[in-house]
Amino acid sequence: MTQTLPTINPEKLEKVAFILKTIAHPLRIAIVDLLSKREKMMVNELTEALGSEQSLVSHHLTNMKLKGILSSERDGKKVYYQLKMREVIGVLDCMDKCEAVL
Amino acid sequence: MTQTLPTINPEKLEKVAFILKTIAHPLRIAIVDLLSKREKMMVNELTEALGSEQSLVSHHLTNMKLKGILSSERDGKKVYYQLKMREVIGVLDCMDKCEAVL
DNA sequence: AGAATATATGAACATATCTTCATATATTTG
DNA sequence: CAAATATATGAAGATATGTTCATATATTCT
Repeated sequence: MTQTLPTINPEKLEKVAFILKTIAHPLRIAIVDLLSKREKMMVNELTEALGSEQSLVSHHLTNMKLKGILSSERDGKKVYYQLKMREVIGVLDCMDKCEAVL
Repeated sequence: MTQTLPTINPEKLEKVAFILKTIAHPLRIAIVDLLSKREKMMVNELTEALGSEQSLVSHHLTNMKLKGILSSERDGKKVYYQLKMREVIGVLDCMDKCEAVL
């Protein structure tokens, strides 16, 4: 009798893992963290806040946009990015509240 | 007045991100999932349960062991692996319970 | 239109990660 | 000890990911 215990929901795990794998990079975590606080930020602000290069930040923004995590909106010369996938904040919040870690 | 909202604890985020980045791979998620149910499993069992190749599974097990996620114990010819880092189960559980996703 | 500003893009490279394959090691059993 | 079984390992190749650099595009301003 090898009964299967009620286990972690694989689909949900996939989703969360996708989100986290996508943002699991120091720069991207920082970006998401900033955007979880500020709603909208232009590339320039992000670049300065992160102390990174414009091009690099832009690449990461583009990637996260492609994966549906972020969205962007142009305002004149400036482009504002924001969190599109609401779940991301939620997931980060869940992790933050997670008793399991420290 | 640009006040900083109480935000996600960066250290904790790092930890969780480390854990999840480490296991964020279909095969490894499956391994961790199995080991969260069964306490101990030998390589062979895992290999069969996963429908993967012995060598590949072994590589992943070795990696996760190196990173402190798993531990192993030899019993004759067999080697049993188990979850060493308790937090992993906790983190997966947190993700599972996370309201933010689905 | 030309200069200045803000952002995007693509190629090249560096690095990391995954997978396979062939083979090594360890343990038990005949 | 030889054969069988279980697992590990290392090299090579495949793929993915991150970074830099030079340059393109878009917009505004003069």
